[in-house]
Amino acid sequence: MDTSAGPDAPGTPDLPYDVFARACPSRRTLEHVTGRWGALTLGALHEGSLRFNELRRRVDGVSEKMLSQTLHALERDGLVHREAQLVNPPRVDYRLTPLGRRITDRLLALMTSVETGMDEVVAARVRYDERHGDPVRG
Amino acid sequence: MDTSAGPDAPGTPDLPYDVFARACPSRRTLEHVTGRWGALTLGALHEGSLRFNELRRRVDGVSEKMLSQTLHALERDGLVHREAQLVNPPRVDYRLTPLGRRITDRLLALMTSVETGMDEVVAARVRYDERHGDPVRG
DNA sequence: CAGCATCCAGCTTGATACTG
DNA sequence: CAGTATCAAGCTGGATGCTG
Repeated sequence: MDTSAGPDAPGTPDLPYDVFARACPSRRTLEHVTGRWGALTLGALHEGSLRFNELRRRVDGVSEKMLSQTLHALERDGLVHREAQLVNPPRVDYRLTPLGRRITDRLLALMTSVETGMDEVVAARVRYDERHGDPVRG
Repeated sequence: MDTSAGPDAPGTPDLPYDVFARACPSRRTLEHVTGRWGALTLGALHEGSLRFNELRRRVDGVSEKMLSQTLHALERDGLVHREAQLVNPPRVDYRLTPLGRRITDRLLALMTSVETGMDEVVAARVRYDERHGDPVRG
């Protein structure tokens, strides 16, 4: 089943990058992609190109600062393309790059599987909180 | 193309949960799954059952406290099963639940796609840093 | 509209020490 | 081994004010 050998976990392809390694740059990128705002921003952009304030409304709860920061990180990683038109009022569109789309496809599959499993999650939480006399957790 | 209508984004199935909504509990669960340590912990457990300190070594850089906290959250969400044997020295095994496995399958697909795209990401960063005179970013 | 700069509260995190 | 308790520090992120 596993014809390769290397620094990666058994069963995974032998890539030069390994998110499990603390020093690997892929770890930072994974954090940008899966971070609280990164994931939602990418997910929102999956539908198509959006402007800054459209994104802000779409990603419920994000602040201007965090959205700006998130977009910079994603743009730098080559996942999001920023296109500014020199008009007044200013118009800037953000959209996924091909790489961003490949990654976001997987990300959305993950998000959907979480949403799909939520009934089970909620039930599990009730059971857990019953067994432990526990007050409040995230 | 889209036979449903509801609070979700166009094109997505009409589930009762929506990660894009600030108040939806699925958002918390998504954060547990994609969080810095949650993702790596689930990924490590995908291979099979692991003990606490095995996990610690596998998830490079995680502290005892963070691993403990992460495992509690994932256990409460019903993604990880904890099995303690009353022996001396104590032995506790963690493994994915069926729900946890379904979600982790998607998570690993995402992680792999990030690793696979890293050459492109690194190249994009170089280009970005050239265009902007920027010193250091994450 | 599309941001950047600053301030600062508080949550997250990592060490460290200790328990069963 | 498998954790819990405590504490300091630093980073995250929200609010505010301003620019082009």
